[in-house]
Amino acid sequence: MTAEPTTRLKIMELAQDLLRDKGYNGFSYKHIAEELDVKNAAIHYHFPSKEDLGVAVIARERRRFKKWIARQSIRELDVWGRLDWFMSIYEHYSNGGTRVCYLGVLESSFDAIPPELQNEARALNTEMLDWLTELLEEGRQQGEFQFESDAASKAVLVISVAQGSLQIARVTSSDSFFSAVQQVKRDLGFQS
Amino acid sequence: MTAEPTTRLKIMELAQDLLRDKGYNGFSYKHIAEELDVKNAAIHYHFPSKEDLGVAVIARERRRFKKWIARQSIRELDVWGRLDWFMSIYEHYSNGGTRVCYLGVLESSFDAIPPELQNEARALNTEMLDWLTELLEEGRQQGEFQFESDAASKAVLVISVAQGSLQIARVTSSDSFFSAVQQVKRDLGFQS
DNA sequence: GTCTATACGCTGATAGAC
DNA sequence: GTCTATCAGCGTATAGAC
Repeated sequence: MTAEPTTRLKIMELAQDLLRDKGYNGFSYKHIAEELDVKNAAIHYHFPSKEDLGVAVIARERRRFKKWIARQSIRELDVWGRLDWFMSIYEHYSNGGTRVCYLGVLESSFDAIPPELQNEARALNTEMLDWLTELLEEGRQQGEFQFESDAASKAVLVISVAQGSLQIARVTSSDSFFSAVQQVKRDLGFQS
Repeated sequence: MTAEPTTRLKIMELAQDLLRDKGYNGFSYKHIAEELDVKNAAIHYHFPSKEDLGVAVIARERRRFKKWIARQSIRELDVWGRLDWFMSIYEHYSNGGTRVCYLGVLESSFDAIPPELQNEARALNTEMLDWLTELLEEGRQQGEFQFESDAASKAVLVISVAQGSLQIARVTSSDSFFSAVQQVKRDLGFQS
């Protein structure tokens, strides 16, 4: 676990942004090279193939998510606090309405991304869904959340809303994301 | 309004499928040419640029939507029936869990699609949102739908759920879409 | 309306010098 | 770790014959 060199990090950072703005097939090594003022070949040194780069970006996000949910400061929050934290991930993704979440992007062009990237997307999706399912179940047992369906279905619903409203916000430049989050919370029984 | 020649139609049909499977930047004229066993140039005859093709596909979908909502058989449905009809559009999009909806696809790579296609996507989004907003408002006034937010926000929520759950269904190969639709209906006050 | 032929920049990618 | 040089193939697109 040595400190990663700056160029490698910069590439990943930019690739992450480009992925959310343009989709996997919407950006190229040339875009990255020009923006970072390095040569095409330098990127290939760090990430031999574009698939490697894509996988690295999503795999890092998976590691981050795992680290976050293991953190004491998250675990000690009550169920509403954890729900808010989860939604804040999407809010952070959104970048003020200009960006959407990775999963929606990758899922939307699923048949046009490399196999390993498909696997990463699937894995991140599953991990987020599983965590949220557990949270919803716990909240219901505590009497904090009210819903009728099974927790897994509710988790899909909540993530769908976050993902979808972010996408809609992008073209309508409205605050649809925040309004959607509020509605989800109210639906779960939040008293404002 | 003459009958469109078959090749032109076939191209649009295939482009529509490819768009939903792979995204706008995930397919090429070559894909279409090989699949339809015509030459690259033949496609350029019908659609001089790829942007033209993309716009044609979405513009047709806009026309269809307009025609549908103007149809007597739709207009005479009660509000629940119209909601079901609206959701069935997404169900039809889904193609049994393998496909997602245009709007999510285009929104997810919004910065990497041509300007005119951005405009079409925005327009279709607005038209669907407006129609659904009116429906929700009407249903509430009739006492059929129960919700607290303004109808426009609720419309965003409903479309977000449809769009998002279709995307999730694609990678989890679950029936998340149907479960999501059920939850939305229950949320609006549907008694099963 | 469809074809052949062709243009030409961009794409992801490699070899080898520094 | 980054560079120059170079690659083959793909991308969209056009001109002109049939």
